Amino acid sequence: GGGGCPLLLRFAFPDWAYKPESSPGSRQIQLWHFILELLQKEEYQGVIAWQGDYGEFVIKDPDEVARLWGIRKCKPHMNYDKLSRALRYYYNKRILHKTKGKRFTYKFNFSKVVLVNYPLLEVGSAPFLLAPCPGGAHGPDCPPLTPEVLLGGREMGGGGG
DNA sequence: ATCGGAATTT
DNA sequence: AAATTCCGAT
Repeated sequence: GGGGCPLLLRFAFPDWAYKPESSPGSRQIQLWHFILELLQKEEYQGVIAWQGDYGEFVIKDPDEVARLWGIRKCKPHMNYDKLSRALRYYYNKRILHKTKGKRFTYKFNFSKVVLVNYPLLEVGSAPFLLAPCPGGAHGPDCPPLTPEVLLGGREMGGGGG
């Protein structure tokens, strides 16, 4: 099954990043997942990279990031104006905020350094993959890599509450 | 460049 | 619900 969109990209990311598009309340990969994917890969250092404070990153080539995002979502008319609008929707969700005074610079609201030794992730240049798990990547104290863990126990989808 | 409302799409 | 499209204001 599945739509006919891009099959070119399969990153080492866990299942929650790829919920089936047809299931209720689910969608394709979210923009902030995609941003993390790019940040994780050294080949995109010239396009987007960690820079400055912890969790802070700069979009060095806005047009290129928008182009890549457009490819992923099959939106050939994607541009930075539209991509950045989607990023701004993350402000109220507390996923991102803008670093004021720094051009094209945003910051993830990571609450803690909790991402550790995850077997599916290339550690690479990500500054939040630092603390080792007490019992190793599969130990009892090593949290699973979920959006809640990533952003600090926040519920990502609405629902009752 | 950055922001955020509004309508629309998915 | 998340994103896309469009756009006036700062």
